[in-house]
Amino acid sequence: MPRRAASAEPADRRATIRDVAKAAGVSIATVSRVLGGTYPTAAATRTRVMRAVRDLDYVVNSHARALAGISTKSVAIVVSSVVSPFYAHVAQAVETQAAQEGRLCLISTTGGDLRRELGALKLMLEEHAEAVILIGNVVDNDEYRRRVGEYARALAAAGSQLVLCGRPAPGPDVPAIVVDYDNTGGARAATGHLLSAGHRRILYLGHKPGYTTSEGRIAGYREALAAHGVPEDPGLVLAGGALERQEGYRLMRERLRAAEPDFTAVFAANDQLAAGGRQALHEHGLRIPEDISLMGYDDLPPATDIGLTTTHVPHDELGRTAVRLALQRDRAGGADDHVVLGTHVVVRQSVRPLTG
Amino acid sequence: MPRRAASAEPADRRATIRDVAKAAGVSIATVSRVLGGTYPTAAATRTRVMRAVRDLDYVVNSHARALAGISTKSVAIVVSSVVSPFYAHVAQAVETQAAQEGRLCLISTTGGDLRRELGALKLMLEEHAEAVILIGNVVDNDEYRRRVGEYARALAAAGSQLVLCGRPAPGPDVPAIVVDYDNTGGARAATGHLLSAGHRRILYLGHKPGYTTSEGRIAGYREALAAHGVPEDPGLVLAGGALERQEGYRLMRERLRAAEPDFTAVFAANDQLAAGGRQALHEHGLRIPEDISLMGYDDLPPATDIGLTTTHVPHDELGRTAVRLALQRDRAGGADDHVVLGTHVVVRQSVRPLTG
DNA sequence: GTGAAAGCGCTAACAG
DNA sequence: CTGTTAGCGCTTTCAC
Repeated sequence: MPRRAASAEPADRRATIRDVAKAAGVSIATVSRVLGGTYPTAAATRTRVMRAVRDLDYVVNSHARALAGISTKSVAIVVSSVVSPFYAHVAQAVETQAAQEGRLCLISTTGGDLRRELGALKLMLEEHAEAVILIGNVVDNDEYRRRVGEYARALAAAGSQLVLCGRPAPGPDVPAIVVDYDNTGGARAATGHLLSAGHRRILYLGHKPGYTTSEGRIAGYREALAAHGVPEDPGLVLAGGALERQEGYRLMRERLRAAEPDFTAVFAANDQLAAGGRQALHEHGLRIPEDISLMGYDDLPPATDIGLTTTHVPHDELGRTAVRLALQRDRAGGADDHVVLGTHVVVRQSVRPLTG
Repeated sequence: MPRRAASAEPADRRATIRDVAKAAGVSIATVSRVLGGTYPTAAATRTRVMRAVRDLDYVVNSHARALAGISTKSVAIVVSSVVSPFYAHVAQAVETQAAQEGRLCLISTTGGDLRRELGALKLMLEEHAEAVILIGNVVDNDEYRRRVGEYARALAAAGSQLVLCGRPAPGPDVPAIVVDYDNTGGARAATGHLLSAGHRRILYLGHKPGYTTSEGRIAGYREALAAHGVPEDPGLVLAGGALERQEGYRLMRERLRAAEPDFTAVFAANDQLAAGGRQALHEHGLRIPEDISLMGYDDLPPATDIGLTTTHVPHDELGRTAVRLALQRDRAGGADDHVVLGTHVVVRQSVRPLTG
């Protein structure tokens, strides 16, 4: 008798527990018990059942199992894109931690579209995801808070947990966990690093107004300037629409076209922008760090490649912590509902002291 | 009457269709029909039901729905890591295409561990994933073919479809779809590009023996040399253990330590290796492309940053095609079970003609 | 040890 | 147009 599996054609119907029971000459309850392994069964029966399982290529139906109360736990992650190194790193950490805790990882990307975000949330809710982790940069306004409040409550009502990762907390009464990192502190330290090297005219490359990470980072920049008694020159802030390499290149090129540099250092809102800005500087004949010092933010792949001094963001810890906190249900009422992880400057070769 | 959602505490139990029916004063069938929208219902009833749905924060249970026959379709993707740009790009494309076709995307990373791969497969099988897409570089041997054959048959028996993306076909009788790209052709073209520029001593950086993409790429390198009548010097092949930046750096540094370069160009097995090799060359005082020409493979983020001439791999198309073929069930028996996508050289600034 | 039977939440005939 | 009812595949009492 050939195994069904030996046929290359798709089976018309998946084998069910009943098929196994029939093939093994036992009841379905016995099959369930053998498979569950949580109940004493006679060795002979067990053997017969396992043989039937193999013969029929039987695999439990997780939906049926879920309905009966034993669900495959899963953690969902909603992100605008996995191509972005930032999200990829956090997503990887989430997946790894979830797997370690025996959970499946559902993923959905939104491309930054709010409708798709909502759709993803709804889907994850239907799928009974134990936790839904929302990652990334957003505009923090009333609309956002209202929307996230809705998500959080809907999830809570369904026994699930919303986690905001690198996003602002929507308000005190919203049942969400927040795992964030210190954008402002990191930017303050980064800017401080440049200031300590003697730089006073520091171009801020790639501010994206309204977005929380951007606002947090530029706030740190401003704080550092203020702390060093350096007046802020609004002309030194280059606002852009995207936090990407291309944008950094474009902004810097336009700036250099308009006038010779009136700055000695550049602080880019992230490493990708720094990489783009760097290229424009090079094309303009400016060397880094000899002519211009450059700092990035994130400490992601492009940084090592271009020897970029930058600020390390704990992507891995961000993802792992998000999962850990979400699954640790016995949290004593909000004790650690809001975690902020630290960042630190990573010195490479793109900054040098200003001499003269 | 406050909405249940207004409470920050998790509900003891999710609202079911029965709760909604009771609240709306109708039968569960009516609720189902209103929600399904596939059946005529009185406007007044619809309003009452929808109100109850909102009041109770009701969300259908996709497991129950799946059991009853209407399943949320999903596509699973199994990959060793999403941090690797190659996988991230393909994964992104898979997710996007899946979402476009109304499917949820399950993701599992294995870290290259075969046990985790098997576990992931089993899980996806239990979850009734419509298709399981396996991505990436592997060793092609009997063990691999046996294993993948098992996967494919188990999935087929469950009415699911195995797709191998950038992996070799395991054999003729295995019910799997293969979506691959032309490693050898791309490497032949890349090497040809260097040869046409007059280079004869071309270092191959980062060969990982046994792995299919590596073997495919080095085969193209050899073919191109042969076609140009250049004898292959085994001493010009640097074998490594990882296809990563660090490894490229390490290999190149050791090579340069041992002896001054006896090559005029470098062909790296991928862009990351190229980026690492480039750094080692720079540290040794060698300029690119003035002193040494450099080619990569993949055309992924590091390539633009470092102006790398490389070979473009259609990651996006790879992922989209994988999903499309998997879902297109009416394939006429293997007509397009094996697709090979093309690659092409992308010229940037890291190669220059050899003069003198 | 094992079997029979009652659900889990939902959809889809089948009656009204 | 709406209600009743029979499963979907599984786990888990409750009997034997």
